[in-house]
Amino acid sequence: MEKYLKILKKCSLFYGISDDNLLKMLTCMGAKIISFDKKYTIFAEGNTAKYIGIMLSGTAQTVQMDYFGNRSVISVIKAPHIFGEAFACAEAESVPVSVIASEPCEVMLIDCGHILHTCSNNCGFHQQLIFNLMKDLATKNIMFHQKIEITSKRTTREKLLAYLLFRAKEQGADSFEIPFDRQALADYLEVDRSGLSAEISKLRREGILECRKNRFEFLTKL
Amino acid sequence: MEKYLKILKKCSLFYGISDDNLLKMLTCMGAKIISFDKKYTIFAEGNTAKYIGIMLSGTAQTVQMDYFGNRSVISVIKAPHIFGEAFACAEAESVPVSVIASEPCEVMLIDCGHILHTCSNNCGFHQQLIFNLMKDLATKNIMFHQKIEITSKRTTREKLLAYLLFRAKEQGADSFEIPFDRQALADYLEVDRSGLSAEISKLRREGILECRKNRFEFLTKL
DNA sequence: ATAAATCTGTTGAATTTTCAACGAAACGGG
DNA sequence: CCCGTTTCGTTGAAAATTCAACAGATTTAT
Repeated sequence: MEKYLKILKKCSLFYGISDDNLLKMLTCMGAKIISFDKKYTIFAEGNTAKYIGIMLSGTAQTVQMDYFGNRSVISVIKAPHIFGEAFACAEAESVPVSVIASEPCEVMLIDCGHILHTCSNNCGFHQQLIFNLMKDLATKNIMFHQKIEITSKRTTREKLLAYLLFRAKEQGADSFEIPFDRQALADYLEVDRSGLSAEISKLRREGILECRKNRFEFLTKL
Repeated sequence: MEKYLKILKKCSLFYGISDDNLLKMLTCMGAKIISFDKKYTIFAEGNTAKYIGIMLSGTAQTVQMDYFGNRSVISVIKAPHIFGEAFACAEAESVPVSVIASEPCEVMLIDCGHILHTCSNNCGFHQQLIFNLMKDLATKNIMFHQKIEITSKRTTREKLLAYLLFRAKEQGADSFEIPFDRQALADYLEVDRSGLSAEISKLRREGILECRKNRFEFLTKL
């Protein structure tokens, strides 16, 4: 287990827990490490979600089948990401996705029940673990909610402005940076890249904002 | 406190906790009940998120200001909804929204720290409470994620089919119901209602699906 | 420093969405 | 059963998005 300490410590789930306690805790919770070859199924659709997964090495994909069996890749999982936590915590009776190794990988599996139900001695680091898991879910909630708010606007211009206004407010400054290049921003906003570029140019010509690469600046009140 | 028992028991946060334990627990956690007149601020933007709110009666709105001070209503809160839980659990240093009473209302406030840090006697119902809160966040995560997946499709047709395929799969049947009328479905999919109606008609003419009010049925493999 | 690769802005045509308006159908009371 | 109200489907015109293609700018590797 020790050889995985370095990667485990990068995992938000274990924030603020000392090496010693982490190792003790993993044993106490019966954490298992399993290796999967390429194409092997880590979590199978339709099962109940019992385990939280932690990717230690390699890569996997979240795969979804629709009603007619059309397959689509929802997300890519690399170390040190955790996965399956929402389904496990929601006690989903049947998860709608599979997680499949896209290259050989090592995964730590922890029974979610062992996380949620603190052991009888009510140890402080176990509380920290619950706290971390809760924070992880809550943070994702906020991010999802913000994305929905932004992408629910109907036009590219509105989406872009909504996004930039969030970032400006967040950084509390007239001039601010965004963590995306044009293509990534277009993907986030769910619009066409060229249309996005055109809209940025238009806002520039109108004197509303200025931009150089990832740095934007509002010039006027809307 | 007893007079609010009926409404509190409807709150998912307290699922599976007996009346006795619930009342004891609320006292133990220092839950406060506060009344707000119309237009009063329950949570103010910019503060740290310390409390989880439970609406006991009346109505409030989640309000957001953008960088330039333009105000928009994000959501409406009625009993027995809880609110602020994501910000509190994520330990947001500064919440980006205000919650403002839109009619006189009564709100229960619980310090989130008192929920997350179990009391020294490690009582079982406190674990249940943590469990419920986690489940609430996780369930919302799954719902948000699904909505993002559906609305990230680019055309009305794709959005509609993605949504219907989810519902069909969920109900495991050729014929299935949806919980929306046309306008609500259009809002969920973030498309125009008339365009949605047109698309449904088109799918009908193409022999792909049949529908009568809220009941849909796929006729062919895509 | 140069070449290759990637990113970005522009354009115009084709497709799609939105918007407004209207009538038919469904619903709920009285 | 009739009437008022809401929901639903249709239509055509206006607006916006997507798509493909390309050239200039920027970055990376050698």
